[in-house]
Amino acid sequence: MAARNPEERIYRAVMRIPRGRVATYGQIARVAGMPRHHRQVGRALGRLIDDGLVPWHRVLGAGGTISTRSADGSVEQLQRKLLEREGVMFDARGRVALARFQWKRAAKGP
DNA sequence: CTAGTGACTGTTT
DNA sequence: AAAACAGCCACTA
Repeated sequence: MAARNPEERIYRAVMRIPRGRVATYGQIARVAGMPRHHRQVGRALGRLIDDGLVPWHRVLGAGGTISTRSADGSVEQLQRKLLEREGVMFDARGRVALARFQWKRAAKGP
């Protein structure tokens, strides 16, 4: 059962992120089957309306950084708050410790 | 049709 | 460490 369009694949991939875990744009793109389409991930999530179905707050930039999308950074704070509520910790630099919280896809042997 | 832009990433200077 | 370059896709003017 393959997704029909890229957007749906992206949403699916994001929804697969377990609670208390995070993933990067590149990782989502990879999981969605588009290893070099990380930009489309961000674009798709930007179009997405937060209806509570897609945990957009679990998607971070490379290295566990939160991407800037609002001038005052209010959305960033919300995202950080949501993540902390799930038990995700940030370091002094404002980045997530990916070594601890990055979502690791279940290794499935071929 | 072309050109510009964007929740990005990885490699090279 | 920071900046520049290249790569990919969708939407808008």
